[in-house]
Amino acid sequence: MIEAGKPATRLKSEALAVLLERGLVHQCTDLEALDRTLSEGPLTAYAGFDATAASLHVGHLMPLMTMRWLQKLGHRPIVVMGGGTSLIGDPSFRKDARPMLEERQIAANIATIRRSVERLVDMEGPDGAMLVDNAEWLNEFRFLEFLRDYGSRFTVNRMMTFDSVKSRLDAQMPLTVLEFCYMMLQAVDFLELAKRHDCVLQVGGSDQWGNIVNGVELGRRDGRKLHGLTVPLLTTASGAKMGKTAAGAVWLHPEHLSPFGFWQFWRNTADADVGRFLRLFTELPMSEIDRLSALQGAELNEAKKILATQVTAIVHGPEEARAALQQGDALFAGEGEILEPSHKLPLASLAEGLGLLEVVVSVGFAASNGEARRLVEGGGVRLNNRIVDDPRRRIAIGDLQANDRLSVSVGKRRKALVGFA
RNA sequence: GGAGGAGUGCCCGAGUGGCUAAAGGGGACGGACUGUAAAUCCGUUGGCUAUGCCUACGUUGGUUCGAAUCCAACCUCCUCCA
Repeated sequence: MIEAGKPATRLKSEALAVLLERGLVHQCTDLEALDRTLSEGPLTAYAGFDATAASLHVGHLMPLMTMRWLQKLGHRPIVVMGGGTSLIGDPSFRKDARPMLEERQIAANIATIRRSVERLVDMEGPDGAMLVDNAEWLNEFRFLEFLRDYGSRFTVNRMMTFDSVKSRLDAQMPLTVLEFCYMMLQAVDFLELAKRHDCVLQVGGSDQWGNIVNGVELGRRDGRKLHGLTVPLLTTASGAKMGKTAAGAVWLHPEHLSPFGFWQFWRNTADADVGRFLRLFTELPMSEIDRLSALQGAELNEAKKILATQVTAIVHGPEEARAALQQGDALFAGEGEILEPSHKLPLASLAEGLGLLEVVVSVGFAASNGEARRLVEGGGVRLNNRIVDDPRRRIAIGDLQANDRLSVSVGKRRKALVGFA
């Protein structure tokens, strides 16, 4: 195991040097061997993603950035969608086993996720990244066949030594057969990819270590040298798992979180995280990153804007990033306004006596009228930049600005422009 | 299979018949202060067509004027014994 950010010494491969320098490496099954393999020529690497949610979120960005770097340095990424494994459902939540997903839902998720993945890795051309679904092979197995071909290659003795298993048993917590077998499936994925596409490296989150190691060991029993690499867990400087905001997770897909909302998330990075995030989530040269993270006090805000704009450009494209930057400047530097309506409501609703609370809910700043009411009563809601503290307030034609627009904000950071038509 | 224990709001956790939409803490959000940061202080933290109504303390029934609290059955988990 190696420490993230630790200066790499005597590395032969550029790829590994970059990943280490960026802080994208947490653990590696055999660093020297991987370094050698990477330096010998292009290799194929994969990262797997669950298809249980409709969009990826910032937590998925680290493995994706790793794939992006690998591709940039001449290697070929494969992105594996867990279409097969998602059918079983994530077994680590044992309290209220959530309903297993319908195949149709999973297919829809995969389609959405694919759009985000395409932003990060280039899927075009014969050398482009591939996207495969593990249902392709997992769905084909029959139980006896699976036991014979793979069950014989795993020993319970070995599986018992994995932390994920051991900690559960030590704590006297139940571990279902399903969970126990889950790691076999991921190992099988790795071996299948090795056979089909000559894939020799798996990248995943640090919680995937055990699963990845299993795949590497299965490969060895099949006469293959496979490698595993984990990225660190994304946490804030205060130690909290990160990726949640008032609106929920920080999604990568624009339909789940607007590019401006995404930009805002990064703009609000804590001082202590700026340098680390620049390394992890942008492709700026290290010298530039060093300069930016050395800024002090309020000057660091410039670094945060650069961070936000760079990450947004990677995930949503340069156009969207530029627009978000302008938007942010307009909004927070002076009395700026949002330039384009972010939400639309029918003009006719005004005649019906549209309530302030309804507006706050409909732009997504509150989950219920009650929550909106509390925000209003607490002085957190502004209409056209004026605090409004009457929850019974109704919106009238006279409240609209030019072009029938109404600006609504909650707190300092959440602003929306509602267009009436 | 037997004996004992547990299941509370986003999370942890108090509560053993009415004063309980449920103490306390965490988290989250809003306000003040700031730099759209951190720290600190204050406030809020089930829903609604709102001085009332509805939903909620594992599930389903029951006792009672009244139940998170008592009873029964069931479900799940834990501990010990076989």
